[in-house]
Amino acid sequence: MIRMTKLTDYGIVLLTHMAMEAPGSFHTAQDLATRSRIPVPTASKLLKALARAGLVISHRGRNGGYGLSRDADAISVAEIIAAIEGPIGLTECGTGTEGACDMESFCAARGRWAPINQAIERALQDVPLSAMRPAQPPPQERLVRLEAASGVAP
Amino acid sequence: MIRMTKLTDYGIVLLTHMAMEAPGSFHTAQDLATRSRIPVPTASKLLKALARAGLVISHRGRNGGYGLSRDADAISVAEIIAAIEGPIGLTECGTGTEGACDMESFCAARGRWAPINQAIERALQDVPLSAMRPAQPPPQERLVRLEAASGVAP
DNA sequence: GCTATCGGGACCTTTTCGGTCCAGATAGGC
DNA sequence: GCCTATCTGGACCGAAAAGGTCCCGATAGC
Repeated sequence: MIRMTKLTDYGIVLLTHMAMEAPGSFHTAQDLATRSRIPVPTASKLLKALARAGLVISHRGRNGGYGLSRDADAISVAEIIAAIEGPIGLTECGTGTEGACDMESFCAARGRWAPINQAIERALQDVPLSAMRPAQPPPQERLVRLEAASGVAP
Repeated sequence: MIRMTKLTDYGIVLLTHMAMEAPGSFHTAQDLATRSRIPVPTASKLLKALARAGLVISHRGRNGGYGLSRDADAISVAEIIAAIEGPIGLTECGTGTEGACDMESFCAARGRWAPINQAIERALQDVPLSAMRPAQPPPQERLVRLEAASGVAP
């Protein structure tokens, strides 16, 4: 199966929880971990990575914590994945990393991957963080609307 | 990075080599492995998986070997990946495997993945095996055409 | 100063990946 | 009818990566 690591999944869940709170509010790693049911050290590690990538802002010291750096609409799932896992792509080929594959000179599929990688990245860029959040105002079942709004469904 | 395993990559290279030969021709695992620069036992394992999935046909005994079960245009990259890695999807969520995630009951992103998974699968279904082969008649540069044909770009 | 919090590591354990090998079944050639 | 090349199915193993823990230093409210 083509997949993200579980860490990335957790990262998205963490950000989703932040997106459910008031914009501009801050929350400790402890708090976010508890609410997401993710072990605290793991959540902490993820939040560090997200802060390094500029997706969240961190405040140290007492009453410190993490908060989204932008509106949830302006953060794409592609960015989140890239922040935790690195460049998006199914293979090393075509992600810009040269010489990553020692079979490059005689690979039958050489150069064929880039368009596929780009198509997938584009699909993920079109999904904002706000589309992942359950959207409390209408209490349940926004599934259908999400599908229509995500821009990736036909 | 979102990724396939190297095994799957090898599988596609193997099939690409088959697609470069005359339709209906058969090749031993040994032969395909040598041409693809893949260790023979590994290639053999992959070909078994592809045969089980019905993408290639196997003949045992002397003068046996493997051949494509259909035209290269009728085999999608999505099928190849599914044959080697299982169902396509970024997460377990939304791939039909129920109960795979023990956080399901309180996951903030529950149910939000299915549309994304489907978008990616669709992108891969739109790329036929024939698009991966170097396409000897026009010697180089079909890249642009592939990009236009993938059908997932916004 | 005290203490709660983030920052950047090192570290360990488990799983999975990538790869090897072998005994058996099948089928063509002699 | 035997021999041999080939696929089939499985067990097996080492290495790498994922997943998770812990610690110490820096920072900033109180």
